[in-house]
Amino acid sequence: MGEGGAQPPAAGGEALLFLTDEQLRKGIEAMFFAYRGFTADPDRILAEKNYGRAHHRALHFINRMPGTTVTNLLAILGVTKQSLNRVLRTLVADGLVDSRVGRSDRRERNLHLTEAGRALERQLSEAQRARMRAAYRAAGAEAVAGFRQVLEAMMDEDIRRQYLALRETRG
Amino acid sequence: MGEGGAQPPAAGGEALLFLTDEQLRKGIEAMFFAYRGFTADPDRILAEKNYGRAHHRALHFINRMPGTTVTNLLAILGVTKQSLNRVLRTLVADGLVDSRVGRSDRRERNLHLTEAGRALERQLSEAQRARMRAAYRAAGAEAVAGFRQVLEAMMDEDIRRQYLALRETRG
DNA sequence: CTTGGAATGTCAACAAGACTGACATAAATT
DNA sequence: AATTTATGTCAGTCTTGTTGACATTCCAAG
Repeated sequence: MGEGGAQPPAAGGEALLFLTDEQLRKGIEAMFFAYRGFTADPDRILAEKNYGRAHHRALHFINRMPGTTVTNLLAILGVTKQSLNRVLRTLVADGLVDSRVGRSDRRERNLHLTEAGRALERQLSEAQRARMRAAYRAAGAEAVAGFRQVLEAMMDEDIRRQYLALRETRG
Repeated sequence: MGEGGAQPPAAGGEALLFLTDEQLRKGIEAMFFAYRGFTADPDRILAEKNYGRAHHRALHFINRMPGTTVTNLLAILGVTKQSLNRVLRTLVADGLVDSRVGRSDRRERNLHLTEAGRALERQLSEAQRARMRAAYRAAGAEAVAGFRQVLEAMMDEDIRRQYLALRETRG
């Protein structure tokens, strides 16, 4: 904290953007605490079923991109294949994910959720969306737009590209 | 995905708040990807020094609340005291944190950063603030306000209280 | 004063989930 | 035929979370 500039600049071009270290620190803390809330509800459901967040993430993105390959999932999740493989192995063994040899390239595995997989994904997602919905409603439409803008600006370049590509897949 | 309502409602009271499942899912993904960016810079610094995120969190909040006790830190970080203790032990051993027996209640330990601790905290914080600053600048002042509103609404009740209490400590 | 309970902090052992490195297999490409 | 790519697996390590057991300190009731 407290490198320099404790006083806000005299409201320049970008309309009242006071970026004191304190403002930034509060943003950091808000992000930390909010992320806890963000994961709390799915975490409870996952714990009952002896899964973890890693399983949730896999289910989410397989649902979002049906037929995706392991390599692609790896890039999006940003973990090692060993780590992802451990998760996928259990999901396939438990009948939540279907891993089919690729048609055009038989080295690839195309991943799909089974009916049971979709059911769990829906349960997890609904819990998380319920909180997000409540937060959005409480904050209002303009706040939501700002929320999304800041989050996008906070992503790494290559990740933002992935995110925007995903946005276009649907709605 | 896709429980119900694919179509936005006809713009009711809260001014154009379209809460389709798809909108919510995008918010969820934005949160996931942005959090990665949020932690990426400090993570790199920590890795060099053989520390982890848990150390960063401890340094952050000890800096923020000098003289705080272990129990208080526990409540804020939301981990078990054993888990926190492991982290504190290494920070104290490495001379980054000073743990003094409480004056009024000698069961308590009052935690402070040493000069070295402040230096590392500053380094980590500056990396994280730099990204936050860039994101804030890119998104603009109104977006920042919305960002904070949504994050606050996403926190658990008791955590939000802690967060707001922290806000008042400074600026 | 003493004793018992509550609060606080520490140590030990374990699990999840990340990592690296080495290696195997199969399929596609050159 | 040789090389590259995609996937999966085994083994070992690290961080960070967990529980359980335990020591110390404080405070209040007897």
